[in-house]
Amino acid sequence: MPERNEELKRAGLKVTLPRVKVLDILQDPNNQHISAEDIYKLLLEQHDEIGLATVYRVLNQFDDAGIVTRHHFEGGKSVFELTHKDHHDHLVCLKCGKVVEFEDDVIESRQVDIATRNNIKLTNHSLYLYGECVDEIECETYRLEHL
Amino acid sequence: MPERNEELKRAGLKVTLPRVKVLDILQDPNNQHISAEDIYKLLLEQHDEIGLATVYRVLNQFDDAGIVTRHHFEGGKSVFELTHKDHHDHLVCLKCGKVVEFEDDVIESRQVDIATRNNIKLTNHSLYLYGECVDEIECETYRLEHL
DNA sequence: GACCTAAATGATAATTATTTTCAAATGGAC
DNA sequence: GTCCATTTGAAAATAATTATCATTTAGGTC
Repeated sequence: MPERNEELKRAGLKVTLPRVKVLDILQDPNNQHISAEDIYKLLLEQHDEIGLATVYRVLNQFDDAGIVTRHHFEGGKSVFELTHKDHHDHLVCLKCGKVVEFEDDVIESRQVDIATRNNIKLTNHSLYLYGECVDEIECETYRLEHL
Repeated sequence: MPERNEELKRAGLKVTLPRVKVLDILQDPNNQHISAEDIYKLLLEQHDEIGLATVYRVLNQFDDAGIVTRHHFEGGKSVFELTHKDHHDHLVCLKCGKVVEFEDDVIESRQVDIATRNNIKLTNHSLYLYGECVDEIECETYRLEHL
């Protein structure tokens, strides 16, 4: 637990209950790519009465500090994930909501080439692949488990 | 002008003034990647008193019909462009707002590979590259012209 | 450990982008 | 021209997120 407190201090943020609780939820492997609203609901379920505005505020601070990364998946609200050391992009099944992370060096380097060729210095990018699970049974099972 | 009327009819949409006017604006090469709000403003400027709700409605119908494609560029509202025959992605300068279209077959095919490898059938994707013009003068000039 | 102050929080109002509602207007088949 | 389903405009509703502001709290100081 000093671990996560250190992370907050390093970012110049006081170690407060809302920040610790939100960070805990984000660190649960079950909650990767979670929305502010869903974090708020989880907090209520575990009887931590933290306001929705505070959840948004904390997530923005974490984003500014680089602790989390924000994503805009198709047709919805923003979702957040703990920032990993290695960059990656996302592949999302639109039926069950499963998110697969991947990295592809060839795509990465081509992106830089394209930007350079157009006289623009690349600062960031967003790449989301959307599709449908080929295995329908598995897809439906996942969907039901994650509602 | 029968040209664009045909396009509407083909989509099963009546040829009405708002739809024709919005389509005209989208067809102006000056207005690629334009937001609903900006279309609404242009309509007011040319004294076509069309409601903002109608603009949104018409754009959604065009999107459903495949006449336009919707994009969510970083940090803002949706923008629309006439659907081209050839697929392409976008490179955006965050300082001046310039949008460059590009296509890259290598990136495209890698995306399909990645999805297939993960047992997902790719249905669509979004790839946006963000950066800053290397030529600052040109960038600022563009920015001022497009406000 | 009490004290102090800047920072953080919660509740609520405000904002932004977009959609819905519904009565009034209109396109186009006859 | 008549008629009716479709479309439109204005305004209210919604959804996601941010700002406001009075109250509380973390954490350094004595």
